[in-house]
Amino acid sequence: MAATGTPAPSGGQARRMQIGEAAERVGLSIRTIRHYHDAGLIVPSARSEGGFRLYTDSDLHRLALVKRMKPLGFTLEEMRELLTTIDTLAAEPRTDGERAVFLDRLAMYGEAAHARIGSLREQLAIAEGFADTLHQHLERHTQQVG
Amino acid sequence: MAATGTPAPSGGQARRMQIGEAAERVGLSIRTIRHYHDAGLIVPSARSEGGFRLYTDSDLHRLALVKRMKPLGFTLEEMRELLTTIDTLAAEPRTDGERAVFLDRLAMYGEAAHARIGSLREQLAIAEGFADTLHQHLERHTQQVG
DNA sequence: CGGACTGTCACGCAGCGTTAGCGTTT
DNA sequence: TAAACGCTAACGCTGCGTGACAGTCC
Repeated sequence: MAATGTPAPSGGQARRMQIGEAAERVGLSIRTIRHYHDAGLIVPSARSEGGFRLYTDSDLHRLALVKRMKPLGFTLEEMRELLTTIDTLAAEPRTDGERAVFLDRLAMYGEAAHARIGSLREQLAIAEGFADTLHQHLERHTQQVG
Repeated sequence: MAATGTPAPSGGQARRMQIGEAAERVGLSIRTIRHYHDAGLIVPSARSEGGFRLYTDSDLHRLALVKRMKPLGFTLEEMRELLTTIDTLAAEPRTDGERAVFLDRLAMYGEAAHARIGSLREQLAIAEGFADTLHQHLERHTQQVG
């Protein structure tokens, strides 16, 4: 199967925009979006005759989703899997067995997310502590001068 | 000048340990510590005759300091500068002018730290929001099955 | 037609992980 | 002496940034 195909176009004819507009809209660099393509994370719905990547709103949603995932520190590979997992679940029911598998995956990502949040909190605490230390240094040395 | 020389040994004869023990104590990998050396960030106080890096408690403190700095997202280069800045201030007073320069640097790092903390908070918020989204997906699909 | 936009290499960078092959310490 | 431990290359990996050079769009 092709890495991460966009699900069914929602309704009317999808607007197709080039990478530049897509980039501006989601707030990612063109280079980043191309990289996501190369990595098989988000494959544009189509190409122009000349070879330009064409993105739909659906693609934009995925890009936005990935942008939101980034702070969780997942690798592109992991995000790719999560995306396909979500898509698969959102699409057809398939076998009950398959559903179970994908639900499991989703749950695993949920746990991973919580773990990430935990370490983000730790990092924040450490960072704050360190900032304090810095300020103490500053005050100490400032006193002697002023 | 040698990148980041360890300041004066505090009191008695410093215990000198090899990289393995140092690594275990501060909770950094051997490879990381070697990398910090190569980068001129933390140069071991001495070498054995055979060429083994020998670290003192003072070195350990620096390693621990760097470990605490990491969550702030500074580059090794920046941390190196910050270390030397702190050392310089802690050591001799030098010229008033020099003091001012280094105090300025310290202040700049303080601001940078605050900025980092801000973005860490943002990331945390985004991460939490995303975790929520994941859980909603989970519940939605779980209902249909259970 | 021209200028903005996009395409594909392909190298660079941080921060280590990971062999590989070979000395050092104890 | 041998088991641990360490050393120096040197390549690998992730996630893009940054050209360079050429084709596409409007």
